[in-house]
Amino acid sequence: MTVRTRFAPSPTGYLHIGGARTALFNWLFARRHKGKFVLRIEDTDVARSTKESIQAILDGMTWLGLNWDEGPFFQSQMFDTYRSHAYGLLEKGLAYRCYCTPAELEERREAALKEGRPPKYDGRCRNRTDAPEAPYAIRFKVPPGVTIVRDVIKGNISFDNASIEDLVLLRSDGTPTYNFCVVVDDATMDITHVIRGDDHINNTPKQILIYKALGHKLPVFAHLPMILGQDKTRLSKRHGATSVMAYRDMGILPHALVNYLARLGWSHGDQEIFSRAELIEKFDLESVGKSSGVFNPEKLLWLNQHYIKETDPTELGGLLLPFLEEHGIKAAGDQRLPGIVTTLKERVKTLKEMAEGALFYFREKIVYDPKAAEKFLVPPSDELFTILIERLSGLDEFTEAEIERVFNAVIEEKGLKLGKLAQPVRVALTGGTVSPGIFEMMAAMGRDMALSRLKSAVQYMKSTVAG
RNA sequence: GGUCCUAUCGUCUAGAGGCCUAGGACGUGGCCCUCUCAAGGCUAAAACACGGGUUCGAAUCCCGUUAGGACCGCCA
Repeated sequence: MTVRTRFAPSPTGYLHIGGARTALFNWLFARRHKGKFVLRIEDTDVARSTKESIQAILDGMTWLGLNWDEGPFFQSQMFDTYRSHAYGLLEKGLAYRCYCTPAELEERREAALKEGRPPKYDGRCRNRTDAPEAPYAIRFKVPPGVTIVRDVIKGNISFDNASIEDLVLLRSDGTPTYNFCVVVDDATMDITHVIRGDDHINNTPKQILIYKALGHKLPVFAHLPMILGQDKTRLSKRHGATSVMAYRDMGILPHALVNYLARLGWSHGDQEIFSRAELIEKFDLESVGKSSGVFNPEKLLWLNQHYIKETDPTELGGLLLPFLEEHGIKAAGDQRLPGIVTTLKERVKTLKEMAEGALFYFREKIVYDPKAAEKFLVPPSDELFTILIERLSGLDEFTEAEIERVFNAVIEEKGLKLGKLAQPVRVALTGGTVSPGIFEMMAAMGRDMALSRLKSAVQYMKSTVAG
């Protein structure tokens, strides 16, 4: 039997971190077992579902590289199927018509709550024999007994059926409800492994009962622990960015997020870094933890930095383009890009940071940080720069090694420590005191820019001394 | 209120009764390297929620307590 998993989001918002991890684990499990990964959109709540959300979810999954083999299927297009299954159960006596109105139910619920009773449907329409000319919902007739959920992550969990109410399958307007659609779909789509958040555990016995009523074989259930925010409550907007796309916009690499999410709730010994292939090879439900975990952005950043260092400079240059664009810089054809990226990739945590660090390579004119200029763009830097300009102009090859030789020669002749020369040059070339190493940086920016900036600095010093 | 889940450093986790003086990673402190900032190397502090059992022996098994969390709709 081939493994079939599914991700079934409801399109009422963006793809968030929790959903992404659920999708990832389903995808990983399907890939691991050479099975199929199905995408199903649970849009039975027509009022809350939006086209934008559907697109956002698809975009998020695509960005993460979680490709699906079948779908997306839409529950809103399968209402007839649910309806016929509901009436099938009705005919078999496994469900019944309920004529209670929502208003009545609400009233009774409040009364029950007030008296401290569980707000459960009392089953008053269960044995009704009359059939009034009135709208009705179809309710499932929960049988007596005990239902055991066999969960590969949590173990066996047993529920007394008495605690489960006769849930509505079909609303009085004819639309199906969540718990019913899920079962009909998972059954008809031959889903073998239902991997989802553990907030669904309490729904599972209901669903198992429906599976049985429908005469379908049960899938394997695996309930993943929740992802929490720093304060240990369910991750939400107030914990900062929770949408997957927000991380893309921050300059997080998709695989960094994938690696991070995989390790949140799952582990493989002490290993932290996993390639996509390794994840597929090593992922297993048995090593998924039982307890919920706190989302830690710092660790994500660390992983991102790791993957930035690992990524090929040319590829990284391409990924950086949109972030430079945000600063009004169009660097698409710039041959220096891979070199520039190389000077930056060891010192940033995100692509956004990298773009910010790269600005000085592209600006027409740089602006000196006042404090830096005051401290470093002063004599004898003007003389030293003049010497540098002359020697650098004479270089056959403007490479990191050649530039370093020039610098070493100059400091030796003048009896200086490298820092005494490097810092002023850094200010002259970048405007500030923090940058990549000067030799690699000069090579990356190119001779023309390096020399013109040194000359500007000399001019600047002349003018300040004169003034 | 009812049902259910969970509990190892601040955080993610390893740990399947003796390999545990509890390991790794992020973060934090220190040192080294060094042209700035990083990166890198070394290093330090830091945890088995509590109480009872079971056992020769418990982080690991059982029970209870406590604390978190989820769910209880004609939402999904």
